[in-house]
Amino acid sequence: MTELTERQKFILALVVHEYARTAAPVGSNYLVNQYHLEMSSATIRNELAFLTEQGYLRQPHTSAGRVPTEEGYRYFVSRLLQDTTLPEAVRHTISHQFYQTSQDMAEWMRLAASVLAHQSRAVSLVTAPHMRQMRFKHLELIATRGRQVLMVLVLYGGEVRQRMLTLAEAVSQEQLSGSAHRLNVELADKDLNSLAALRATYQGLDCDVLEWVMEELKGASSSAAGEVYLDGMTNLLSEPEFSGSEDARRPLRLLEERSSLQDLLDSVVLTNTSNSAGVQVLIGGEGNWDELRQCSVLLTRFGAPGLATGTLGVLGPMRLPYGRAISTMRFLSSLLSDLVSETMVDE
Amino acid sequence: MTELTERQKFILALVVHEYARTAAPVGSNYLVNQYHLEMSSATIRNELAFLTEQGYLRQPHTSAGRVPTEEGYRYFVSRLLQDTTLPEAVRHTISHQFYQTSQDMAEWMRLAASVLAHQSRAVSLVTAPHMRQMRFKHLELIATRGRQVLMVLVLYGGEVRQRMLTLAEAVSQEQLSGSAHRLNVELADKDLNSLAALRATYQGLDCDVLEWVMEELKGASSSAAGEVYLDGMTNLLSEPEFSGSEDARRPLRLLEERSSLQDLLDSVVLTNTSNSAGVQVLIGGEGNWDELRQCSVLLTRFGAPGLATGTLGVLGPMRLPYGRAISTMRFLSSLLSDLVSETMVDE
DNA sequence: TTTAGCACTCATGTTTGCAGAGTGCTAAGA
DNA sequence: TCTTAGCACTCTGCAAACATGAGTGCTAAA
Repeated sequence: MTELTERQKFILALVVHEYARTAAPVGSNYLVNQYHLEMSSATIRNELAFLTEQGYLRQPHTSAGRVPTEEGYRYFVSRLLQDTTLPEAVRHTISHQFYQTSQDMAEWMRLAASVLAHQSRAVSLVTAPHMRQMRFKHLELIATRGRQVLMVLVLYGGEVRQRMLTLAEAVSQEQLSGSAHRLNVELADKDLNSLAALRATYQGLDCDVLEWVMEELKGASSSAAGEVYLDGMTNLLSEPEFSGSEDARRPLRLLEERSSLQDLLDSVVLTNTSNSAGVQVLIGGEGNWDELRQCSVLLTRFGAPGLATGTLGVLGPMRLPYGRAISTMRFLSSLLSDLVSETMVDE
Repeated sequence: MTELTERQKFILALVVHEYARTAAPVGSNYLVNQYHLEMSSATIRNELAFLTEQGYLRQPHTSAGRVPTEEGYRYFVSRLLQDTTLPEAVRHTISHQFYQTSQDMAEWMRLAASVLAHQSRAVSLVTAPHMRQMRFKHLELIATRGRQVLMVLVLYGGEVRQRMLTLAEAVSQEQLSGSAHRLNVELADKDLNSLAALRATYQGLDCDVLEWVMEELKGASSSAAGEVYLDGMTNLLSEPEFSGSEDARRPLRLLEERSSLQDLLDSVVLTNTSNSAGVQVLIGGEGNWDELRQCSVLLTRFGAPGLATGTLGVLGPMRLPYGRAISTMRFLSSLLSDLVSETMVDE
């Protein structure tokens, strides 16, 4: 595969742009007129023919314009997409919105999803950051009716988990508070392994509660925990590639299946794909995702690397506005990372 | 408007059923063959003509079959829909699923949404029950970095709210615990009004925290609080009424706008519409919802009436499987009511 | 009151033809 | 060697013309 000339790169970029905008195959004459190019359509035709031969473009049929292939998009993303930054005004507006909402993680995630969906004109996926290694911070046990007890568990990082427990026998609030107090003193700052080591130390109520704490900790540290914030579904519906057959809507079905969605989000970093400075780009499912054969997915992480990270994602047709989507993701990622680290419970 | 004969009711019901199944105008011959009726198609035609004249049916065009009108659906729901109950086997399966999941409200809501979406083949909407009158139960203050403090507020009813506070100046964990302890003792069981009355009693840190507690209580009691669990969006996409023009997808857009969605759910009980034993039926937006002109919405509440209630909803095309959807809602409502009251924090 | 028969209507599907967009190729010009 | 004007060719999209058939309303007889 020979290196492309500057002009060929330029034309490839134009085709990608134009196709993203119009969703219609782009022809040589059209390009010349639209961009007032300094060359004739015949020249463009020659270059288009070359790019087609190289596998970056294809023709839906003999006398149609060109459409980028998967390879074309990959080339575009990895080599032609210059590092665009969001305009200052946009950046300002976005961060303003974030600082205006209450300091609530769920609210931030919703806002991030909304902004990302708007900017990318596709579906956005956001998961709240969560700690890689969960550590116990504080426990609260609250008696309710009969043998039911509400357990509120605060973890380092500010995550709060609640759960209803059913005890073997009714226990008074005093006993519960006592148990909680003992455990709070002795479990503080411990991680799952350390807790497991301590298990033998306890008996009776304390032991049961410790079991539940560990269970909850385990649940919290599994990546499937936590909600996925979705926005912009309707963006996809207006796109022609999703209004066709039943088959065309498989990506949308994927979004409704929590488990598949989680798998997809988990594939960040694992898969090593076209990487555009921190943002991973999966084009056409990359062989692993049959449902996404027609789609592109952008993924990136935010938060404190290695400590507590969340995910930002975009799912849309292959003719995504990559530039804008990626720069928005980068910006949101750093913005959220700041917000999160500011409000994170100290070590 | 004259009373319909039994046969006319029967035929109207058949048309509603058949149209719900096939989404195609139903004709006289088709009905006779499909249901092996003991009369000729001409007889059916006469009845169809009558029902059309009465406004219960209409013809898309001269030589097409009949389609129910809004009035037709209303008549069907309010007078022809016999009280169907979900088959025992289905009921068993569903409740089994509920008792298998962890006793976690969010998990239950998700499951309810999933079940309801499946059964109704439409979009389901579920909101967690929340107390009408919020009452303070327990408060926890946890120091984090600098002047940031995590406040965990437990309310009667088992609702837990968390929020990050920014204090005027850094305060030690001891001071925070002291403040929390004082407030816990004195605020226990108080509602928003009682708290407001106590405000003057406090000063310094305690006073600030009380302010925040009140703010949070206020937020919690507004109906906009809490998430809306959605499921089954893709069900709608396969329906022909939503695959047409951009306009046909307005109901789907509605689902992405939190505020409109909330308004819709809030309209339970307020609007007095075709009411099928506890389940409200809004057909064609009932004049208030322009976006829903082509849709039907079913709404019902569950939980402890007057104390803590959540909402179950279904949104779909007018040709909803009303029988199944409504009986599923009734069943889920009573199931969830039981679950909720079992695990609710005592009075 | 029911129903067979019939004329009528109108959406749907198919064929046909045409205009237009876009191509590749060739040969002339820079 | 690269560019470009010119041209023949291909294929889609669209519209008109036409046949098909589903479904109706009406009438008249059972």
